[in-house]
Amino acid sequence: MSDVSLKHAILGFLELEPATGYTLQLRFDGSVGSFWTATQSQIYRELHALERDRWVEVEVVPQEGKPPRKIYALTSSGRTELRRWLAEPIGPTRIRDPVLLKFVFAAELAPELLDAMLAGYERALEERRVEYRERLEAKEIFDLARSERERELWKLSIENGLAWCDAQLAWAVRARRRLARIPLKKTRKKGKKS
Amino acid sequence: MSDVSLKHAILGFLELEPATGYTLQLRFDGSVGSFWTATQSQIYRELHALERDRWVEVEVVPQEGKPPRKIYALTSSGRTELRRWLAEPIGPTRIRDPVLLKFVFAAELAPELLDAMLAGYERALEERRVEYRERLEAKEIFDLARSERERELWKLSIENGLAWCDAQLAWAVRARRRLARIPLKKTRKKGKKS
DNA sequence: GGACCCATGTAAATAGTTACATGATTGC
DNA sequence: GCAATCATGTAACTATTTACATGGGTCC
Repeated sequence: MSDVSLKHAILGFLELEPATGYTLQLRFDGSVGSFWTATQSQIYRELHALERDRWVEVEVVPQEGKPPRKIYALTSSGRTELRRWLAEPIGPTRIRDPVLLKFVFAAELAPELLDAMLAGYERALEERRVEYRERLEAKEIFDLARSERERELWKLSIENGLAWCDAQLAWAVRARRRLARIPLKKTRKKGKKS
Repeated sequence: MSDVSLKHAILGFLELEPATGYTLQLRFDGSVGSFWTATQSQIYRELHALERDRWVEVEVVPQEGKPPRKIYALTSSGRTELRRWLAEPIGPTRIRDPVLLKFVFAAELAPELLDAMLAGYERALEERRVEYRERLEAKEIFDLARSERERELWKLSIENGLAWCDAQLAWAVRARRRLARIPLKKTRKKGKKS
């Protein structure tokens, strides 16, 4: 029960206001999407688990024709659990980055291919930076905030993503420069020894 | 079959030299550990799967008393698969960071607690930076490299981790400063309206 | 005698992704 | 008529973590 973040993220959103699984999904995509994602299957599964554990409770609002809206809200023990989780200390994340994994094994790849891959990586990072910048400007996200402090936290979380992009971009540029500098030995698979 | 990185990381290590599950684990911890981890359960399971798919083959070296060493090596189709994976383009990773998740929900947390948490985060990041720096100096990692180019790739991968630490540290410092600046409203849960 | 290294694994739980299935309403 | 939005979910698979189990050898 140490970190288990998805459960607690849901509790966190429900503290802001009660919501359905569907709107929770929109929250994930729209606000914490830059550093945490969740699919609907996950959200519905976790909501059921949270209900079983009495951390949330559900109010079913029937609708004609449509499936009923199930509005989930925090219970008091859910609120307690959220606070407990928030106060828990946390160490830096072990990042898990397939880009770097591919990179370390890329020695055998043709230099032009690797360079092109890094160039593509740069382009993708730039696009993502734009996306994050737009998110910083997006009023509708910050409207939910209940205080200046909360708004600042949300901004900072997006700025973190921006800082990540910048760091990665700078790294990619440096990597390309350094790799370009290395003299290429002609590969002679079956040549004689010098 | 698009990315599935663990399988390919194992193929990548085995291309450097044949190895047992145990030594693969040491490689993971010792060289790519800063951006990819694997537990022994995962490694042994994947080795079995790779063997089933004929991407690796095993030579069993019996030992007296001890369990036999199972030395895994790439097959030629494994080598082909590794090359295919390497040449595949890749987009930037979706980072998934519990630290930030906690951070966005921390508005209700007492300001001193949040500040202390960020201070702790800074300390942990500094420790990790030292760890990465040591890794950059570690000869035994780079001895396996087969070329100047490969050595450079490995260095750059560690430098990426270092850059991440630096970016996170700078962010944490900024976050604390910005949060300290916000005037605190006294919370009056049951006070009368002004 | 106990801890750590080498070396193998299994079991079970949790977390995450992808694909499928239903069905009304609204806008192009 | 088709796609998107609102709203629910299930099934199957893949990935990851944690804990357990075995057993000799070496070092303090």
